[in-house]
Amino acid sequence: MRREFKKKSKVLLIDDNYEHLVGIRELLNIEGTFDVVGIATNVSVGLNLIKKYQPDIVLLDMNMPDKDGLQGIIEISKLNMDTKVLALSGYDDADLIFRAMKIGAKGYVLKTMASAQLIYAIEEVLNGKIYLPLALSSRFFEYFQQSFREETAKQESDEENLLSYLTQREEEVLELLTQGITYKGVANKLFISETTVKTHVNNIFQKLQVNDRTQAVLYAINNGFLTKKVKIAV
Amino acid sequence: MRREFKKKSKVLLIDDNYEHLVGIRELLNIEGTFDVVGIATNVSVGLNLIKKYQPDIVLLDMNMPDKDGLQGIIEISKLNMDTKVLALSGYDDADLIFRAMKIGAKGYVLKTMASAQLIYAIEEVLNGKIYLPLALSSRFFEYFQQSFREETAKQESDEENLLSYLTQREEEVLELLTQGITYKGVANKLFISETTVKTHVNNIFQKLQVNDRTQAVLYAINNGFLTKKVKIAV
DNA sequence: GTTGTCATAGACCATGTGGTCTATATCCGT
DNA sequence: ACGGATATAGACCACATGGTCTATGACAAC
Repeated sequence: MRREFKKKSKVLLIDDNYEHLVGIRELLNIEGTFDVVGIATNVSVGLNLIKKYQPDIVLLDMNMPDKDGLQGIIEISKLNMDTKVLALSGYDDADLIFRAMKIGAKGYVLKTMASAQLIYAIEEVLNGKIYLPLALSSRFFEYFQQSFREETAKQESDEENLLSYLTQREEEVLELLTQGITYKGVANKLFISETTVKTHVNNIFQKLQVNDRTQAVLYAINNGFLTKKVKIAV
Repeated sequence: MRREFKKKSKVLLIDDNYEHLVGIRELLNIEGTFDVVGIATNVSVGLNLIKKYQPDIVLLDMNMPDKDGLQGIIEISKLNMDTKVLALSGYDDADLIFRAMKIGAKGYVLKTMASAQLIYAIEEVLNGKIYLPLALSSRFFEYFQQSFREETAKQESDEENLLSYLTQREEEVLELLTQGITYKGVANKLFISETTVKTHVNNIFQKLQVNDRTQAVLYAINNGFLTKKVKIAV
């Protein structure tokens, strides 16, 4: 007969508010399935403790004075220790949530949330899932969609988008321009003369209302040409 | 005394599966707070019905043969009628969820989910919220973070990134190059001679291992220079 | 104090780039 | 059959761009 001891998960807490830190530790200790291996009131100390104790998960406060939580997430992930980060915050700031999730937080919970929900979040994250409470994911998505709104609008509205005026051939030429290829290079790739390429390029400039290839390339990239990439400010 | 009649919300259903269509209609009718103003088995017909009945919300199946659901969302949003779209799908395809949310779906629910959850989702969306069930938001976030992983890794690792070899002044020059400015323009902006700009630019080319400004600009953009923008494939 | 890096700048030259104009062949729609 | 859009291409020109070499003053490092 094989008896399985469920190994307690190692948790590390980072929060500049010491009372809160102790409060969570108590909560997790009472819960019984967690082992709080360390607490820290700033990121630097926290990083050292992480290296030392290799916790399964770190609860990281986002709003700290010295080094901000986002930077903390990045530095923890740089350790390459598959330590998961659950972000903690007092506010449901959409921008902060977005950025935290973007750089790899496995979840984000508010300090005001019920302790049961915190426990649940930790367990979900430990199970390899990503956990964002409904209220926060809703905020996240508003922000997320907002980020795309202008871009999408610009790209979807065929009016306005000067790229739509380009002919098939002109698009091919522009695509090669966006790879930083010279007239001669384009001519060779398309099996046409260099002069023809120049003619196409000039027409492209006219249509995109730009003066040189760099501007044309920038316009193309910023307006959804090519691999259809869209930007999000970090 | 003022009596308020809660106005029923107008709902429109689009799904190529007729049985499913009727099933949902029945469900919503029984619920009583919804008024199913129309059903359609394809997007084209659906669009006309939307124009005609101006529903508050459209339940749109993502997996349809003729015109796919994503396109449907785009076309509905192009109508500019603040009709909200709740995406419906049989599968929890992360890519599909991601793209649907990106282009503005207010929610995404699986056909296999309990009818109570569907009702709840509709109500949330009608209340102006964005609703993504936990299971799906989890999938979404995996995909979302995955999209950023390579980019982030590339940008965070200061080794490898040739941009880090640039001096302060060279970065300034490069930044201006990425705006499509000529040598002369850069010289004026930085109050230095055109020759100096050329020297800087040449040094930049050396460091970035490229041959011309277009390539330099492309390198800069693709490696997190500038406004720190990050790409997501659509 | 010598070495190194950086920002500055001039000279010279080859070539790439952009502007303009003209011209032909093809294809499409009517 | 004709006009319009498109792809092709030549000629000519002005100038922007890129390559290379040299040089100087400032400043930091050691």
